[in-house]
Amino acid sequence: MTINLKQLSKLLKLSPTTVSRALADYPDVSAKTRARVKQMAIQQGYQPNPVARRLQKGKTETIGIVITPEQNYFSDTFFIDLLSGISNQITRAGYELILGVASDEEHEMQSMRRMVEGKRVDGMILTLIREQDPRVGYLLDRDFPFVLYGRTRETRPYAFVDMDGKQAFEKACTYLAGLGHRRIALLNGEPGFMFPVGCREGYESGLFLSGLELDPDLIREWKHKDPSQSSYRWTLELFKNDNPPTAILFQTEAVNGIFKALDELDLQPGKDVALIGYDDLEIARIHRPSLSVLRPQAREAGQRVVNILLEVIKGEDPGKFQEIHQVEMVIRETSFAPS
Amino acid sequence: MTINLKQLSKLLKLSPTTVSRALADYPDVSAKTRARVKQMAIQQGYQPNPVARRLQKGKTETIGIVITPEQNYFSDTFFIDLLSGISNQITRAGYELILGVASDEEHEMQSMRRMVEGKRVDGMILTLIREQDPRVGYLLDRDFPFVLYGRTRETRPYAFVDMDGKQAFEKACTYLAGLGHRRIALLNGEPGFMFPVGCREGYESGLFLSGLELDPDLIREWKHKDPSQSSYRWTLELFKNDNPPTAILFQTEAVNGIFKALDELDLQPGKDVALIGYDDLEIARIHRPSLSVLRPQAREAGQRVVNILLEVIKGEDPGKFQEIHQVEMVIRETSFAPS
DNA sequence: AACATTTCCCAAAACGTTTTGGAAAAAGGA
DNA sequence: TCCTTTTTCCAAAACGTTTTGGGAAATGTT
Repeated sequence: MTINLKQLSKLLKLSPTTVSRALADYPDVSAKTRARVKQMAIQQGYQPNPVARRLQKGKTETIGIVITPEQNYFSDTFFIDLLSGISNQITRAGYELILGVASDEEHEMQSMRRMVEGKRVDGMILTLIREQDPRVGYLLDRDFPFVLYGRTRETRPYAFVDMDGKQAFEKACTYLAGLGHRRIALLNGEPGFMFPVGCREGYESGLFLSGLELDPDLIREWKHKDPSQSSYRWTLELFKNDNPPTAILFQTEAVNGIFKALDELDLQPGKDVALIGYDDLEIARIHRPSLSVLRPQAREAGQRVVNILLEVIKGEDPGKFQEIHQVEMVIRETSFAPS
Repeated sequence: MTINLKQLSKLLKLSPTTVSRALADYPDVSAKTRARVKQMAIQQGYQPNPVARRLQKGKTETIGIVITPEQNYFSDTFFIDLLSGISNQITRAGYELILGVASDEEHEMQSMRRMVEGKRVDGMILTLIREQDPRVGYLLDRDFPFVLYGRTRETRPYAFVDMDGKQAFEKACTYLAGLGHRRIALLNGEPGFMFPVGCREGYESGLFLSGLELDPDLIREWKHKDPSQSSYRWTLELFKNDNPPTAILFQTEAVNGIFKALDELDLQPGKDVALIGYDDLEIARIHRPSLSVLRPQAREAGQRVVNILLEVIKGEDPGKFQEIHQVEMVIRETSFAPS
């Protein structure tokens, strides 16, 4: 069943060296024997033992990622899309993806250290990046290859693939302003994480470009722990305001709470209040009225993350790989021009 | 930074053999040197290279799992809970979890074969089991260790951890009947998968125990591809019926569509229609009225799956490990007694 | 024909562990 | 004291690859 190199070479009456080199397309083996070796390898179903190769090559051919369930990151297609792109590209490179699931920030670090210090991976992928992220400092300090999906506050150069949240929210904001909205609210992600910083910048910039005043009353954050609950309460509060908004920008994860609150307030999305969410989750397409969204290309980003990481592992300068991907806007039913 | 066994043994003026055996608590090394070795190992931050150990031991110390995004399995906390239990227990055993993400059924098999035939894992965990599941036959044929989360139609013995969907739906059904409901509908999962089979059995058994007639008009399936859409349409149809139900059993994944439809029909959940969902997703707790649910203990199940798989890898008879876990019912606001 | 070059192959070493099969030293028994 | 047993250690082999450093045979050059 599982033939190894020595057995295969015996079958071919060749040395293991030659067989190995034939399979790896070294030029110092004749075309004829190379063909003979490859054919026999296929016929016998030979696959080099990855563990042995890793030991010899001094590489694990493995990259690691740690996810945390409490930040309900898995809420929908977004993260699985990212993961799908990652896995896809890793497999193509003949690498392996090992997964850690950590219950909190401390275990997250612990899980990563196990991978890094235990020589279990050649590189790490980091997601859900915080403004001050100890993981990044840790990896930079020991010069260990990694790529961020996102960014953090760190002066040393490092590789990342980030979605242009700033541009996205600016675009959404100016779009709504262009339709005639004057009071646009922002329900932002949890502070401490890096992504909401860009969202806010984009929001403020969008207001400015449209000649609108910034009203701090229209900005609030929801919590990862319960996106729906916190956004629900906040939306209710928002409309107790003397001068309520006519549009809301937010992350789609929080949409259930917003819909619920609007329903109770007898306000119709897309008619009384315009909505644009970030992330094209299932609910956005399903809901009636359907939700206009900003749509990051998570799968493509995942693929880029891996390709970059492989370069960094090869020894390329991480500072060369800093990508900011554009985010497209999908106009559906919840963005309308106020009368 | 990364010291290896030879260097460590040189530091201790001992042979690598002795150091290795000391660290592994073999009895043929004196207590004194064992202590000395361990202390030095800690001081030097020595960790045995897992790749080298795997080669020597002839084990990968790795187990594999393949997930598919199209079946929106990641919809919420459920799968991440399962994964959390799995990862947790795997780490504790010093093993690794490698993850494959496959876009469809064919890639799913392909990804598994790569792991198995490429000698990349010692065992597999299978989820989302179909009634006829080629993966099970494949693994049984080559006597490769695996554990199912779920069950399939297969006569040969194999190890599984399954949730007692039958008992759960029977319990929910008799509970609703006990409250006085006479027309109870079932919105079941997609046919072809094994889980809905048990749900239906439990449903029918629950009706029977309560002395209620089975009405085929009250049973329908939703699709994995778009749980909300299919359940939405079906709920609308259901109430076009002459004799509509007063209660619905379903999988919580499909709840958005049901809520949406009931809303349009001006029917209040928990007042006009009783609802009990399977899986305690976030939406169930958040929604007002909150959703009564059947709650599987996914995390515990994940831990069991791993512990069993480790036994099977050790050579234990898989047939010994067939566990069916009870599912608890959480009564919230959507289950009420009809007037 | 003699030498230089290219082509093709291989033996041996190496990767870092664990296991095997002793051997020397210490302890115990007569 | 001498022999047996136990304790404590270790050299060498093994896991299955890839890489190193040639070497023999074939080809090319003069």
